[in-house]
Amino acid sequence: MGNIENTIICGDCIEELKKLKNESVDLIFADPPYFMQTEGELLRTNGTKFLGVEDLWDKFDSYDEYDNFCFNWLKECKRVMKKNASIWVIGSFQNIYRIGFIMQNLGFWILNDVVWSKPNAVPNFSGTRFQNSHETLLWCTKSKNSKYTFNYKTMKYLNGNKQDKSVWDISICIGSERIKGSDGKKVHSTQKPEKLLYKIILSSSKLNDIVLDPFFGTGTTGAVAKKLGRKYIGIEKEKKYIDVAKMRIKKIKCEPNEIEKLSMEIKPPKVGILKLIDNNYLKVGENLYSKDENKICKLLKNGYVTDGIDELSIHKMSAKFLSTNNHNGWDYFYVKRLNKLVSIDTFRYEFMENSI
Amino acid sequence: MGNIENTIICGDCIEELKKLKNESVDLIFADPPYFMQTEGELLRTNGTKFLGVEDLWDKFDSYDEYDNFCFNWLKECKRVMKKNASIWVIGSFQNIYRIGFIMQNLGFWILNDVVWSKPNAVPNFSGTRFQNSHETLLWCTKSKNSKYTFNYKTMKYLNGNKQDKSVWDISICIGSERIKGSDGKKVHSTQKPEKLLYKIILSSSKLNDIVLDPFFGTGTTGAVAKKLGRKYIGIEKEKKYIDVAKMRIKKIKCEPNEIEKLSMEIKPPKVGILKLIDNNYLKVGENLYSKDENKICKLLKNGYVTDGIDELSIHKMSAKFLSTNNHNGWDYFYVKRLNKLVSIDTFRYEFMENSI
DNA sequence: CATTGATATGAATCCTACG
DNA sequence: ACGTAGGATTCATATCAAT
Repeated sequence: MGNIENTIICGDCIEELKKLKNESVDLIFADPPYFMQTEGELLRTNGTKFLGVEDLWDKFDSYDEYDNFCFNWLKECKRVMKKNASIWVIGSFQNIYRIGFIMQNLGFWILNDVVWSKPNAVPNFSGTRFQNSHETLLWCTKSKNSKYTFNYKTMKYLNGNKQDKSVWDISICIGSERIKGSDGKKVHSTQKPEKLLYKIILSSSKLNDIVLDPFFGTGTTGAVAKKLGRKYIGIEKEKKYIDVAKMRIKKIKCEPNEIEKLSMEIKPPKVGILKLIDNNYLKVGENLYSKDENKICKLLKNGYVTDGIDELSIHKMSAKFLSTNNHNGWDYFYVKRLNKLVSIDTFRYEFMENSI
Repeated sequence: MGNIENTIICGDCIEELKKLKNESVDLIFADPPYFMQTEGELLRTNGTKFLGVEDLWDKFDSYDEYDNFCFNWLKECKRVMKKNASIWVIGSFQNIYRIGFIMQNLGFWILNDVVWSKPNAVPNFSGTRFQNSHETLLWCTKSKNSKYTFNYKTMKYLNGNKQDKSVWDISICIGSERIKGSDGKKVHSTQKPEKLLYKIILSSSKLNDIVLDPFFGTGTTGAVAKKLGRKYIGIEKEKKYIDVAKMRIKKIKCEPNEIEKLSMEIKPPKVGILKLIDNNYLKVGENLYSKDENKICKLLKNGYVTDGIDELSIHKMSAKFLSTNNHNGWDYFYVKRLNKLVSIDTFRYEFMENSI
């Protein structure tokens, strides 16, 4: 039995999760019921009724019942996650403390809790609390020592070249993005904005990765996954949502740009100093210079360098010159070619290109 | 045995909480240990050591031990809270899901989870996650149906006359506000900014209320409480923090301004229509007008009004005129005096002033 | 067509004092 | 405790009608 990629499975979340293979998905996004516990009706200040979440799927009898439900779907999620997969779960104050507690107990390791701050959240009509203007996302690995995908440079680039933060300002899903039925009413009461899924999938998955959403709804996860060249598996109980999701995803084209293909995440080639000496890119006995030529050291045949006192790796020597603990020697040292300074780092790329 | 106000108690949090009276405090702010589980040293990229939370009081053996600790101090907090008191607890992703789960299980009712978003948070030096740029506060009552203090208008006024939100942008405690020892190092590793406590105490307490902080540290809660004309009780295990806190609070002056005294929260005088008729502010049989004089109704001797069809309260009649469910009739209706329109609401204030 | 104004609506634990 | 009457309360954005 194998998972079928790019499909939507109609059925109970826990039952269908159980049918998926062990360690078969790279990323999970889960948007479970929040168990809002609202009673009666809420009126706007003009007297009209606010249409919140009144769906049956959000009703539970008690915290115990809700906890038990969450324990079970989270346990199955953990089972189907590949060793180095990660999982995102979204919730609000009504349920996120249940979720977080259970996830930690199951051994999930929280990498970040991310705040989705909504500039256009529903106000508090009666002036009795602070406006609830955010939701919370938990981003976790299977366990404490799991590796995981994080496209740091991509996220930094998209955040104006500043390290991206745990607080995200994203508008709620309204306007033409919000899917409406023939009656003009929203099809799903809690459709998530594509921008939110975009950040999630782009930051924590690779091209062609498999993204699972056990509460698929109208398929925002599938739509964004397809657009970004990732594969999706969705589980959804209600056929009316699946019909809409299928139509929606069909229209989406898979056309990731270079950034979305993670061109910024390509690591420098792993080529050692000795390899460059063997292939005549560097010569034993020649001088390595700092960019301002104020610091000089000599290349030894074992790949180390000496300043006349210490014999160190290029990294430790550059750190010594900079009076710090650690530094990347590849970025620091230059050699002279035709009387011009050339970064030793360029030779790593030249070697790789010539050896293809 | 009575609680002593404006004191700092030196001792174990749970033991000292147990000595406090039932239902004796109006507000609690708690900043418990975070259970950071840092192993080894975290180094900045330049090799200098990053001073994080490594103090002894932050070490626990397991979630179980931490959960048990939190259950016990939270249970005591609930006991000492007055019926309509509220409690704020701050934490980060390492511990807030333990706290929230336990609080819900203890019957606390979450009013808001508030995000303290830090524009100048410590960056993620290793570029392996999103920068953790926020902490989370849980604001709760003792139980679902508890009343509580929320100075809505004051917070709205201070937020540019917009309803205040659950996401607060506040800088971390640095510069002259950060208390340093004679060695120039910070005295407490997690000193909270006064602006954070200002919002907490001002939004959810009244003048002269008693504010309890069971993890008093260097006394930010006490300092802000005193400044705002509230009383404080602090519990702190470490004498070195208490010494600093005492010095600090001694220098603070109690001088709340009008806003901080909650002048904006004063409710309009409760004077009924019949009282105004009895005292000749309004006359039975006279007309009440909407501001544009397009709607008219007649005042009856039972305090109700009639538009010739229905006999309703001023509130229901104004709502009928506005085609809505509810409206405040005091703001809607005017009478004619010397051929000018006068709001009937002004008579309530006049009556109150004349009867003092 | 551009601008202005009215209306609709979004994951919501949404009143309170008095009899 | 519980029911009832009094009366206090909304932000950002999209859409559509009117000018």
